[in-house]
Amino acid sequence: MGVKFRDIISPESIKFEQLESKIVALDAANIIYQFLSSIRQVDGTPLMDQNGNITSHFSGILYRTSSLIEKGIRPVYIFDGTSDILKKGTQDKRREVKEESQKKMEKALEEGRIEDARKYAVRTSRMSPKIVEGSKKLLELLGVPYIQARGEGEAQASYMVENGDAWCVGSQDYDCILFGATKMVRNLTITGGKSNLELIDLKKVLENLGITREQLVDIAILVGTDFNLGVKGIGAKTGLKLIKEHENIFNVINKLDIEMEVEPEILRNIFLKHEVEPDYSLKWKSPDTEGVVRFLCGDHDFSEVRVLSALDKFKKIDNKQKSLKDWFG
DNA sequence: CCAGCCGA
DNA sequence: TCGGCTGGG
Repeated sequence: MGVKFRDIISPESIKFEQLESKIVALDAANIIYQFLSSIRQVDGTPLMDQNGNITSHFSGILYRTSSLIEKGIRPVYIFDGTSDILKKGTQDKRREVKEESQKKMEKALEEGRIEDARKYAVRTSRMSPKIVEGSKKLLELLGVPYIQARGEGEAQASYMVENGDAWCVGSQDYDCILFGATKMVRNLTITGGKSNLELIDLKKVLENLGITREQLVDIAILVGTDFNLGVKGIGAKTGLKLIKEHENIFNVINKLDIEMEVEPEILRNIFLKHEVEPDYSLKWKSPDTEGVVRFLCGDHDFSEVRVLSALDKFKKIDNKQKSLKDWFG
């Protein structure tokens, strides 16, 4: 989901060349969820191996990672640790929606309404522990580093950017700038050579809006985040206006006599004082070709020709890159 | 979502 | 050579 900030943030359009040789911290949950919901057949069925295991995310990770590496980008995937207790509320609601969508999908499928079936199927996507474990296994075989966050993956990724260990966070959700990522990119996809890359620079965003990060967080709390519903009737634009007018969320609440379902101070702390994993290392290795083939083709029925040609993209860098030590430890 | 093919 | 479409597992 993420905070709905589109109305107050104008991203810069950039090209892939500007990401060359840069480290991009990818929000694994965000990216894998995208794969699970979009890599599907016409009727909405995800890709599966003969044993019925979902494989959409493997396809996504393989092709996305190889394309990024081919473009000279160094990806690192950041996985969520334990999520905040407050998030459980929104998670429960999502589970309900998913269960309902599952029923609607089955009915649509029975009645031959293919487009409807797909529509509902997309909403059933879930990040099970099995999906997470499989994704980590594949990344290990590909020689691409991943980091296990203590809390929110986006918070960890943002910390790494703030710390100078990564150039930007790659995610669709604006939440990373709340967590303090100085730079984030959206639409990190590569369809048909065309791209629609968006760069969001936190410093510029704050300058343009004429506010501080604390105030940006306050706006988010009014609008609604993954941790609270927000105030009915307040969107990004109204939120911005109110916070600029009254300086902070406490004044807004007092002046407008608003009741918050969660203490703003608690929400502020989630974004401003979160726990991170300070001990991590980033190392890219050559992919274990045999291992990848055994895993994807042997265990999960991928075509060997396709897998090998994706792995070829890792080698191109191998030849192009002068200082291999930067790349492969 | 991405790769590969096909027709213009 | 490129946009559109299909199949991938």
